[in-house]
Amino acid sequence: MRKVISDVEEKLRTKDYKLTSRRENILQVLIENQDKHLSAEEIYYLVKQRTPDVGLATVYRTLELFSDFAIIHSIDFGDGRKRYELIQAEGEGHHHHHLICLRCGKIQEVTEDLLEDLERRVTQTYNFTITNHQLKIFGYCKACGEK
Amino acid sequence: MRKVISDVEEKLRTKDYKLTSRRENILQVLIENQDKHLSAEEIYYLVKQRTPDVGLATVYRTLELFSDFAIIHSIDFGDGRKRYELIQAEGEGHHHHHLICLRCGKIQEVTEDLLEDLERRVTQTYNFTITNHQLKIFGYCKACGEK
DNA sequence: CTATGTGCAAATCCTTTGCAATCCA
DNA sequence: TGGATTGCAAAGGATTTGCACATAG
Repeated sequence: MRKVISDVEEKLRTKDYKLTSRRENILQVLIENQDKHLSAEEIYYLVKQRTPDVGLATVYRTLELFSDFAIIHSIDFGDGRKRYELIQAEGEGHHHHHLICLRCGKIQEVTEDLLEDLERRVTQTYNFTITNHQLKIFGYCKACGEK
Repeated sequence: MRKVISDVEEKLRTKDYKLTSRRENILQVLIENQDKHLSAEEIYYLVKQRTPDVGLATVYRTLELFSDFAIIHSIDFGDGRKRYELIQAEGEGHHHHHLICLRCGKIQEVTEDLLEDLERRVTQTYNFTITNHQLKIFGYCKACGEK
């Protein structure tokens, strides 16, 4: 956790941005809820619990800043708001996918990647330089599928 | 084209909805711009060219109706608005993926699917019943990558 | 001290909704 | 005729922005 925070601090400093205490609070919430896919407002409320005078605008501004620095990225699961995810350090489950249940809305992560073949093919066939990808799989989770 | 339209008409009729002339206009625009990933507002302007008294709300309502009937589906390319795509008839390029250029914003389609293996694995490992999937690949297109 | 960061409220953008008028079976 | 459909304007929800104040280096 401290490692992640100091890494972020360093990243920001390369372009003269500071890791202020506000930003650190937000980062902590992101770290503590890695698996939760929080929305801006959810992050706001969690930060507010420890620092009640934070503003929603700051949360949005910080999330944008973190996105610019590839510290987080946003995903849209189709519920009309962006959700945010920490980007893992290289080699630590870098890529993963999401299973989205159309009935109960639960989101499960698939940790294997399994797209290397496809990526290789795309790179060759389309001369496209891949930096990232995002796979959403829609359907019914175990619990809902059994009904 | 006529085939697609009458198919849609039939689909709607199964639940007592009509393919009104408004809805048909919107469907025509969707058919004529299959490859364009139009937003609601872009569709609205295109429909307005032939039928100037159409309302934006009708476009939204029709797009929702078409989504409910699995005639179209919406995708979010991260620009803050939904974009719509006709769903191809079974067996005709059903699944495809999108290459999104981070520099120029161009969106290219990859027509091969290549995810069967992964799907099989997900189905088995997670007991998840897949109905659909969506893969977005981010990076730089040929033109931008060469710069 | 100066530029950067922040809270608040207002503004903006996309989308949805209420309602009265219109249309079609 | 009666329920579905529509246009318009207003409402809604998420996000962004303007501005004056606070803060860090």
